[in-house]
Amino acid sequence: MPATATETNDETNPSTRDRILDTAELLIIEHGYAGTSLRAIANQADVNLAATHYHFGSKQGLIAAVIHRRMAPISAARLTALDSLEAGPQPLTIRAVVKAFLTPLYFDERNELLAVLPSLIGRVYGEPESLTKPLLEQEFTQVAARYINVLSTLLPDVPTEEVRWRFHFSIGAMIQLLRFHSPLGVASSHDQFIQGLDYLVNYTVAGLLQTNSGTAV
Amino acid sequence: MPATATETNDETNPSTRDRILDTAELLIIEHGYAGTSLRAIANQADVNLAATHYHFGSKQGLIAAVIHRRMAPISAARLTALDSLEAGPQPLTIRAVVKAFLTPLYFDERNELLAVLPSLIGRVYGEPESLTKPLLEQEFTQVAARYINVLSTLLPDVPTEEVRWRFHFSIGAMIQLLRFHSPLGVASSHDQFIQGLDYLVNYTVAGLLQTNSGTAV
DNA sequence: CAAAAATTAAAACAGTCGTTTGAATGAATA
DNA sequence: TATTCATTCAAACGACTGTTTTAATTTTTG
Repeated sequence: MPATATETNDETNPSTRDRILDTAELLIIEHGYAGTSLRAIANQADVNLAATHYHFGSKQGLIAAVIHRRMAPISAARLTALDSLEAGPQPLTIRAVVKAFLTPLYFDERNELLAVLPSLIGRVYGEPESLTKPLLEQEFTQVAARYINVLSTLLPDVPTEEVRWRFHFSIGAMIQLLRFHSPLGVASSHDQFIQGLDYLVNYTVAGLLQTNSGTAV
Repeated sequence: MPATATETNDETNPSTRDRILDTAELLIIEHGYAGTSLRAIANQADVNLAATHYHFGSKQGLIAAVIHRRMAPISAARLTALDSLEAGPQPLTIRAVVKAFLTPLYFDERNELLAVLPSLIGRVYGEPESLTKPLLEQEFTQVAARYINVLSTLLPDVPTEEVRWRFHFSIGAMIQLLRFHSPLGVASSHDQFIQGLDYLVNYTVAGLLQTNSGTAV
């Protein structure tokens, strides 16, 4: 048996287990969960097939580890970002909250742009709920509740339930950028993506706030 | 060989071919494309396994037919809705354009709420691009281009590329409602869903327009 | 009614799937 | 050094995959 797989992550050993996780991640991004076989993972990771079961117990266990490895830091960063915002001197703004929620998806703690993570989250979000729900909901529900609470205080005139919906749609817009790095007909370059990130913030802020300038829309 | 399968759709024969399409649709919604086997479809449709290949040639051909059957009327309705809006007496509004784009997803020509269609579109959108792209892009690109053009005339001060992004995000918000009929923590009832549809229109209109009331957001 | 075409049926094809087994290694401990 | 433990390996398990083939059946046509 592996030594409490999820916890013991020896710095000195970037081998089998991590190699499986890395290539599983890439293949799942490209072909989805059901479309990715353990043999394909083992081959591309230069690892024996049985190693996947040895380290993760089952295919379900493997994808659970793949997701958890990426989601855990994101959830933590999202909460601490909100903490420091609330502790800070400036008054809270919706824009700041949106950025606090969004930034951990795209940048690591050294503010460097993340490569595969966004694609993974986008892909996993698209998987059938029966697979995804037990893996995502547990971690995500708490974070979402916290953000909805904060947004509600910033939108005192909007019923909480409607805030929940607006947040729901904002997640949809974010997922859209995670999955397709640029809209149809726009070349997908690095700079385009960064600009899209900016547009995404503006879009979700407007959607969350919804204070149109009186024109009959 | 089947008699030009896609075209010849005898009104009098709601049998094999349609039964395959119907149950394939339901199973794909629940388990995704790769997660649905032709045998599972054949069994649940009370149809011989070989019938799937006889009528659709291959599994790819089957999902192509499943998607096309639903998307074709949507694309057509979206275009004619825009036509009659432009021919109408009233000036175009973003809200009207959004509704023209959104309504065919949820209501048929008799204004009755569609059941499985939204879930199918949401699910297919989540599939790996390698499968989805050739099936969706062909039909959708033209419709999207038309809508982006109209939106651009309604937003003369916004660069077309940014309009494209805003439309991109709007699609994401729509997909979110297609996939999850209610946000986390909100009970998913019929009435909730209808209300969510209203909120979705408001949200996307605000995101497309982005004329916030001067407050430093 | 007879001939032709379209459709359905049963069975097998060659692979691939996730999972398990048991022996061969490697590293750590005593 | 000897021994225990963790890890890797090759091989096979039964079940399931999309697809093809061949024959039986139904439906349409002349």
